[in-house]
Amino acid sequence: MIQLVRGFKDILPDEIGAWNRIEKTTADLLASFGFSEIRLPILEKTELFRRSIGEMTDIVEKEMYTFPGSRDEMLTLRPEATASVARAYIQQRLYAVDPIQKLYTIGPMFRKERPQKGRYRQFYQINAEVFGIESPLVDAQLIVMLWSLFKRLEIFNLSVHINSLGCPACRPEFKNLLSGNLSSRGELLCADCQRRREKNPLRVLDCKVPSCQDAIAGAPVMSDFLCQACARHFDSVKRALNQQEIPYIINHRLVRGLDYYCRTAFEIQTTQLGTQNAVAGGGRYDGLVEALGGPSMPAVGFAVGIDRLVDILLQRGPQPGSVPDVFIAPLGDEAIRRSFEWSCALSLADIKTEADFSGKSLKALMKRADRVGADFVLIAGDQELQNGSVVVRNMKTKEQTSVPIDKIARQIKELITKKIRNPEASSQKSE
RNA sequence: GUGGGUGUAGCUCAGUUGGCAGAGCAUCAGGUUGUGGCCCUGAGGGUCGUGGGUUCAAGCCCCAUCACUCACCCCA
Repeated sequence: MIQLVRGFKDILPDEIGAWNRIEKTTADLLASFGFSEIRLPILEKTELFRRSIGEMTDIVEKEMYTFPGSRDEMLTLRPEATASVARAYIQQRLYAVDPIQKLYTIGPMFRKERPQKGRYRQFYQINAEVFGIESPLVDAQLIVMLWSLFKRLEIFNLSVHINSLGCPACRPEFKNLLSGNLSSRGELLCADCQRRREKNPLRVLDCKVPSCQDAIAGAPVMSDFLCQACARHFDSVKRALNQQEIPYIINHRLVRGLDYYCRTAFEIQTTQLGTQNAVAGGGRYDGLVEALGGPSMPAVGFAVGIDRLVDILLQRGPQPGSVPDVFIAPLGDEAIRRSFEWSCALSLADIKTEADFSGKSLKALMKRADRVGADFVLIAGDQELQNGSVVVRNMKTKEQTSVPIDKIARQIKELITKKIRNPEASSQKSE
C-alpha cells in the first residue's frame, strides 16, 4: 500500500466542519478590520526565503523543501507566507496604488521538522500583514483582532506575550552587551547556546534548558536598552492593549525565530495543547520590504496556526457536520428509477438529499436513513407508485403522510422550514 | 537531527513460561414478505507494520527497517 508522506495528513469529513468554521470566521472578521484576501503560490525561489527569513535560522538551514527548478534556479515550498506577501507587494507594485495595504492569505506551509503533536510538515496558516503604517496602534490592533478571532471561535485559556526587539538603532548595542554578559558565564550554557552566543545572542534568551535559564537570569533585557523611539512605540502598544482590556504578559524572552522582526513581537499561547503551544505569532518587520528590493516601508503582521486551532476545537467533540434533510428509500426497480429523478430535483431545489439506489430491503434502507441522521424519509414502493404518491416519514415523530408525487419538493420544503422553527423551542426545553 | 513509547480485524484493544488468531464496538444478513434506534441469532472481515534471524514451532525472543506518537529542538 502506498502511504502518505511522513508529517503530512489527510483532512477528512469528520474534521472539515472545524476547518470551515475557522476559515469563515476569519474571512468575516478580517473583512470588518479592512483586510483583503490574496492568494499566492506555494512555490517560490529559494533566494526569497534566504534573504527574508535569514541564512542562519533553523528554517533556512535545515527545514526547507528545496529542489532544483529550471535554469539553475533553486525552488522552495514556502515555509511561511510573509516573505511571499512582501514579494507580491513589491513585484505587483501595490505600494504605488496605495502604500497602505492590509492583506491576508490562508494556505499550506511546509517545513521538514520532526512531526509531533501540533506540528506537521504541511501545516496551514492564516497570515495577515499591514504595509505602510508605522503607528504602534496597528500593532495593537492586530492583537485585538486575534483576540476577538479566538473569542468568536470560543477558544479561551490563552495568554498574550509581547516584547520589543528594538530596531537597527538600538539592537546592535544590546546584542554586544548581551554577548559579553553571556560569555562571562559561558560554562553554564548548553552546547547550542554556546554557538548562538556568537551568531545571534538574542536566541539564547528563549532557550529552555534549565542551566541556560540560570545563566540568563541576571542578563540585561532589551526593554532597558530601547532607543527613545522604540520605547515610545512599545509604550503605545501597551497603552492601546490596556485600553481594549486585553491581558498581556511582557516576556523579555520572546524572540521571534525569523530575522526580519523588529520592535513589537508577540505570541499567543494556549494551555490546551502539548508543548507546541503557540497558536499565533507575529510582529513588526519594518526593514523587510526594503531588504527585498522594495521601497522603505514599515510593516507588521502575524500568522495563526490553523491545525492547532482545529486540534483545540476537536477536543470538544466533533463539530456539527452536514446531515441530509431527506433520505429517499425506493423499493423495486421502477421506484429506484423514479427516485433518481426525485433526488436530482430535490437537490437542485437546495434540499439536502440522500437517495439509496441499492435495492436493499426497506429495513436496511431505514437503518441507513437513521444512521446518516436524515430528518425525513421518502418511501416509495409499488403501492405508492400506483396511486401516484409517496410516503413521507418524520423520523423523530414517526408520523407518516402520503404526498402526491408532483408535490414532493414543495411538501418537503414546507416540512423542513417548519422543523427549523420548531426544534429551537424544543431544544431549549430539553436543556 | 536526538531520545522514550506504540504497531494484532474498519475502530478500541486482549493475547499467560514460545504451542490452532481473540473480545467489544462497527459492518452485513436474518428474527419482522414494506418501516430505523433497543433486543436476540448468525456471517464476513487478519501477510499479527515490513524484512531477516533463532527454534520442531514465533503475535510473543533477537537484529534491522518503516510508520505512528510523545518529548528535546524549533515554531504557527
